[in-house]
Amino acid sequence: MQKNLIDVDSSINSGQVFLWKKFDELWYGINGQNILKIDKFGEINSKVGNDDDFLRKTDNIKKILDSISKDKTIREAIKKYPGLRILRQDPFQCMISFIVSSNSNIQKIKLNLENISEKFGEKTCFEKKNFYLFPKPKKLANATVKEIRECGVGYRAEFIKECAQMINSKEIDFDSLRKTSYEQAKNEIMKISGIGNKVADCILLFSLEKLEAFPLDRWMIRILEKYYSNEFKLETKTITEKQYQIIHEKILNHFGGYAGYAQQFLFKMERENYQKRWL
DNA sequence: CCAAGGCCTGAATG
DNA sequence: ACATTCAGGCCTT
Repeated sequence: MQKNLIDVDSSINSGQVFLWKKFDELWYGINGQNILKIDKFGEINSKVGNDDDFLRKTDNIKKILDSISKDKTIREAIKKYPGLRILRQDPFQCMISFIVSSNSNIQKIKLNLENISEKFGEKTCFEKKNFYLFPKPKKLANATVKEIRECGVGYRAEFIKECAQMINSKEIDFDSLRKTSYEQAKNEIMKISGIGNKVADCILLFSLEKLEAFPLDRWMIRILEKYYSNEFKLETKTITEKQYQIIHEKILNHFGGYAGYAQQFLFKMERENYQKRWL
């Protein structure tokens, strides 16, 4: 069955990760303090000898896809990109990535994150190529806002520093966030300024094992209006906190506990329809 | 509880 | 050329 094969290209090019490059048919990427190399069959080599199941091969993908296949639109999206997967990212890198992403675009996010890695991350060699690891929390916690700002992140520099401090001090702890519920984890990370509803959901879905998270960005709102105008109608012009929660509840009722996977398929399909550039 | 405005920045639009 | 808008939001008023 084709359906169980992982489509590495599609998965990396779906707005989840930013520090990835392709050399000949191989993808190289930064994941926290690790470097990963993935071939087109989904075989991974890593610098530290462990990839933490980056491609989520242990997920029962057949069961998941089956469970979210609730309507024609999502079934079409899955059919189009059957090998698309959620990637299990390093939480700190993921957190900073999506703080940087707000009010921005993929090209710029990528540039900003590369700058951050080069400036604050450790230079390292993997398979005769040079990389910069993602900086550790402590490094960014101790950096000045000015230094961070020089990476081109603008007003987000203060958010980044504050976030790094909270992670470094263990005021917010990834291991406990992984164990606790979606709601509780979301409340916790939204204490960090720069992390609102959408950014929080990205972090939870991509790095903290909360597959019911369903990030609602401009694109997803457009998608819902276009394909799901009957079931998920917006009550207000702007997405307020309250509205966000109401929609998410409806989404969960519709797609179930793996709604985050559904989000990824819908997002990928629509972005490709509009031929948006990825990495 | 909702609406409006401001915010770094670079590319795209007029 | 130069001004304005916009891009995968968030925070404050």
